[in-house]
Amino acid sequence: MNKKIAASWENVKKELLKDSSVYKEYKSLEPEYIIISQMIKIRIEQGLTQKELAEKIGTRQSNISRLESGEYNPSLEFLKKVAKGLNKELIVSLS
Amino acid sequence: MNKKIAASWENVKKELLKDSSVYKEYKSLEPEYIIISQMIKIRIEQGLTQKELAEKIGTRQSNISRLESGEYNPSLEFLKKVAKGLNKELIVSLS
DNA sequence: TTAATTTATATCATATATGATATAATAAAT
DNA sequence: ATTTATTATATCATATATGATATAAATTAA
Repeated sequence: MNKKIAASWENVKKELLKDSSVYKEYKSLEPEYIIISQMIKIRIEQGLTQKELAEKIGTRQSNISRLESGEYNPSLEFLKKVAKGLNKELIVSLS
Repeated sequence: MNKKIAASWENVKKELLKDSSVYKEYKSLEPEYIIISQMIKIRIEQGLTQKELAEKIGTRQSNISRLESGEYNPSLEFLKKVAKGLNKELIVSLS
């Protein structure tokens, strides 16, 4: 993943944690950041820690952190698993 | 990818080629099949061959075929590339 | 029917995603 | 301030995605 984008993504995540209402400002970002924003937001809303989410889908906390870091190119299957752990469905479409 | 699902997917693709109006019947399928349906549909609508699409995004015909086969777990980046080759944007979201 | 085009399948090499462990950094709680 | 909990980062092993080539199968054109 692009280092520069990932760097600015760090700020996005910070804001996300401070105040999740800033979320909508980032709608215009790349799809991977949008989906990750949503996932972080929903995880926090549901009061889940990375560790808890990880256990629900049979992986480890560090792997969730890696996903949420944005410096990553996840597969559809992995995103599906995480979505399921959040009791959501993954939607993928064009334009 | 699951072999059985992939097998029935073969039929979906057949129908898709015969009559793209059947497309909406498959909305209830898994996200990867939905996005692939869309991609095939749009590629055909735009009169592109797999080879042409492949060249637009710097890959090979066989790799496009593999993606369209459904027996595959593509990464977000790869889907983004293909979407771009179809002059579309990839949308990924939850529920 | 034959030739040409398009798509599917098999396979290999390489890059990278994923699972995992360990530990550092940060934040929260007491 | 000191634990305790949470998240981030580094790293390794392994599985798998991706690019590529070759070729078969299927479809279309002539």
